[in-house]
Amino acid sequence: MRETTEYFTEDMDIRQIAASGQCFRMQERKEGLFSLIAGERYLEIQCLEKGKFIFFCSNQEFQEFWYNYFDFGQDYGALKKKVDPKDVYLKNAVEFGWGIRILRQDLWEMMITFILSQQNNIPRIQRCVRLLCENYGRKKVNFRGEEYFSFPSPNKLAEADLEGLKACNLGYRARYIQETALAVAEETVSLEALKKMTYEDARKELMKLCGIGKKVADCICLFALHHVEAFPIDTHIAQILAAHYPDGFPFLQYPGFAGILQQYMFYYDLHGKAE
DNA sequence: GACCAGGGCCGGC
DNA sequence: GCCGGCCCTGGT
Repeated sequence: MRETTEYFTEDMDIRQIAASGQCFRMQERKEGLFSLIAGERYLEIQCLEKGKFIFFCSNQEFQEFWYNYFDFGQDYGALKKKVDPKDVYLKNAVEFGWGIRILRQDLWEMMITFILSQQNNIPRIQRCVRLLCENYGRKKVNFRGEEYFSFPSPNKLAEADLEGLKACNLGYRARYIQETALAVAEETVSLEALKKMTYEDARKELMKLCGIGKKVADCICLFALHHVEAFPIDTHIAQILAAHYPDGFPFLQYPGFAGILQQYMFYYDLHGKAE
């Protein structure tokens, strides 16, 4: 009998998270059943009814890894209540994407993934990541006996030639991936050091790498290092700011967690087009 | 089929 | 600091 772990939270919708553009290896296998590959791990989650989830892993693995991965230590309900009720746009965005959480994903994986994300669309980003894993990751087998591929290590990508990377459909980003992989493999930039830095220091350090500018650095800070004050400004957010916050976003009202609100706004802009 | 934009950044000025 | 250019794909 396969081990499972039940968890209850009203502040999570896996479908929304999968479509939120923060992770690109989560998909719905069938109605309410999601699979996810993170680093070396494979997980499935079943949503039984609103708020009730079955994790297909042992209680130990849940406690040791997935609890933190899904940021269950954070009360998103309390956070959402802090939204200024007079801010109608933000209120609507949070209501629409109520089940979004900020996952605590692997640093290296997010560095590569968000280098790929630039000037790119979500279906193609997913394909790029999948091809990178299939070509350079390790082949593994999930509990169903199906094969899947782990995310490739820095050394593995540092050894890759440009041709091989371009075959993963990366386009001009292939060079960025190669140079960043080399810098990390040679420890010009240290992943472990990055994990200990403040937001400002980590952002600055990340931007030394080829293919990482302000926006990508902020995504890495937000989705891997969990510096939730990071507020990535991409084309969508720039348009939202211009339309709804001509005097600037009220960062002072949301000290230290504006990045979480950014994610609701981004998702609302992508999927909430009621016009 | 054309054309635009996509979770932007690099390199040359 | 300011552009032009960039691989390729989805959407219109």
